[in-house]
Amino acid sequence: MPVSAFAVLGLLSQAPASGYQLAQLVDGPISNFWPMSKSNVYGELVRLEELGLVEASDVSQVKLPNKRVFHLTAAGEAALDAWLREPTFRKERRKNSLLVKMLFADRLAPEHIVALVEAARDEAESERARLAAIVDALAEFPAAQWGRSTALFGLRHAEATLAWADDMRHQLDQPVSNATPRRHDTSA
Amino acid sequence: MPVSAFAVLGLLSQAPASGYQLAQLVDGPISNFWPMSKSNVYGELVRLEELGLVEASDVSQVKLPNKRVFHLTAAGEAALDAWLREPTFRKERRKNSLLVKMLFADRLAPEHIVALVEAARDEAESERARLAAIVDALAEFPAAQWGRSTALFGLRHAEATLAWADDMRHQLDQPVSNATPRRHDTSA
DNA sequence: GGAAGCATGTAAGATGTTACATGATTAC
DNA sequence: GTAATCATGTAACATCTTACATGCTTCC
Repeated sequence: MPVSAFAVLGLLSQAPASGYQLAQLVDGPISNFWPMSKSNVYGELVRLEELGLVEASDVSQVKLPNKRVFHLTAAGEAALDAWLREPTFRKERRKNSLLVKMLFADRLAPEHIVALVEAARDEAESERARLAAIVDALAEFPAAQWGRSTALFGLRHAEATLAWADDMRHQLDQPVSNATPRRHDTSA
Repeated sequence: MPVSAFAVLGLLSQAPASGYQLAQLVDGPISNFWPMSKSNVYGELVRLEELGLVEASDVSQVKLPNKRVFHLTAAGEAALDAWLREPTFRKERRKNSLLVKMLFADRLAPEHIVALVEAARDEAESERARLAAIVDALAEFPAAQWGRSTALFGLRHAEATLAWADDMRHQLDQPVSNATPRRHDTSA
């Protein structure tokens, strides 16, 4: 089962919800580290229902369309908890196209490399500010401690990108000395 | 075009290569931030050839199977450079199942949360050591400066995960005071 | 004789996205 | 009247993965 399935289980464990409500919930805090589309949510619900991990109750509404409100079954709770307990996330290789660009940066004029680094810096800085505010605001709500910890993770990593951007600035300021020995100086 | 296509273009820009050779190259440094499978490589080569961004030369070999060695066309070089110059990588949302688990950590016994954090810490520490060695080793090779910068990025982020794990240790050491005021104290 | 390396791919499926389709009610 | 919200989905496509298939040569 994909992580997305467990993400849906996790959200439903906090409160029963319809597909529509879930589709809104996945745009909440969880979207910071596990983005999902609406179709994806509906798809996972079909899977989870077939597996007996969730069940739906039909809820009739007068002025609004009826809806199916999903809740975890005992099997669903067990599956969620079993997954949460596994400390296995190693295989998740992060993809980062900024670094692909950096790897081939010797094709670029210095000004373009600078632009790349500055764009990364700008984005990291606004992330840092956004997450610092969240971490700060949640500090006084003990019930939000785990949500806060995910924001803190993002904050630390935004800081890491800023630190790296500063490293790069220094490296770009004092361009590599061409006098350093190489094995073959074929080019130039 | 997916980033994978540009990754292949980038590798070919450094030296012409056969599909087989590329399939080995993608397991090199680039796999740290853009993992690709062998089939993926062959698939991208088909696409790039159809688009006229790469061309193949048939190379006959005596004791080994013949091969098709790919190289960039002028259009391929232009496409690669145009992509490298764009400072657009924002949309790339990082997925992180560790954080999904943390978000629902209130379902876990403290010992399991500790295990999760420690597993993340251990992995980050070995990443840190591995990347620090690379960053160090490449320092004396100016030609490797951009490859080094990608390792440095990884290093800074490994350090960030370690810093976060320490944050979490402190948080777990002194569990949240239940006395802090809440709006409704429905539970407990 | 068997494993490992060289070399090229196909086929099936998992995962996920965007856009499309429908239809009622409510707020402006 | 028109846009937004509630509500549920489908269809087509993009991306990528794993496993399978083939066949020759070299090394042990």
